[in-house]
Amino acid sequence: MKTTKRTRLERAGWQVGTAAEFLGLTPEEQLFVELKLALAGGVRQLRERRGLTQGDLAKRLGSSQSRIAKMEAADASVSLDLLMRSLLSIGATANDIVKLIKKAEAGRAA
Amino acid sequence: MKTTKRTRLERAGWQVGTAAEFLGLTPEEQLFVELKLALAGGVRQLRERRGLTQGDLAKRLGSSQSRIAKMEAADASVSLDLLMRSLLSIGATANDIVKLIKKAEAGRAA
DNA sequence: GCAAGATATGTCATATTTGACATAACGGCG
DNA sequence: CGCCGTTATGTCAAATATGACATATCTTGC
Repeated sequence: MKTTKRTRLERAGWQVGTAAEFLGLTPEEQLFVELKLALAGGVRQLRERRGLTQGDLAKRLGSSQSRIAKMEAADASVSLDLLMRSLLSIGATANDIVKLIKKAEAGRAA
Repeated sequence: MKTTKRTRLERAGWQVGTAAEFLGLTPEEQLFVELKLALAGGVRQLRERRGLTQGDLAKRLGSSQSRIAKMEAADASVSLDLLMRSLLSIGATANDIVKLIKKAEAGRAA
């Protein structure tokens, strides 16, 4: 997207390029990215809500604090598998996950 | 679960141990397994509905027919990432995925 | 300001996942 | 039956994700 158009849209109150910053991503790729972002956010939210530190969660998962940090930062090096296993080990329900997916859907670039 | 109880339940019309055959899996692990199974089923269903062969889908994904076969068989060697990217590349919507998650939830062992 | 606990960032050897390939087993149809 | 398109299974080198570790950067209370 050109800067001028973005600026104009933002002036008009739009949120543009909500994270995906799409550089030639197909719609499916965008949704995939948004999904990972949403799940990452969900991990952080649920973890904090449970009063757990990254270290605590790492121990539960047999992982390490640094990996949890990367996960919550939606680092490219973390898989959906780890995100999902994290969510479940924190106690996320199927419904929690559904909510995150809907958030991802809503968050994909217009 | 003891065999006697299982038999009794099955006589009564219940489906017992729907796939997870839990050998000491925690509830979270069960749900994770069911999730992969449900997504695998979703891939097959949507692919067939679109009239695509495994080879066709493989080409779209830059993967191979054998990997698609393994994915649909929910082979242990396939990741959630690949399952999800497959679903999206077939054209699954967020809602389709939500449905699969709910199926996984319903399918987890009692 | 400075500890102390928590989180972030970077690197790396190891483990897992991957596509590719070969080949087998299906299925339908002539 | 034999053929052909499709799917299943096994193997493997290359690609990617992983936990561990070191260390830097936040936070928060004192």
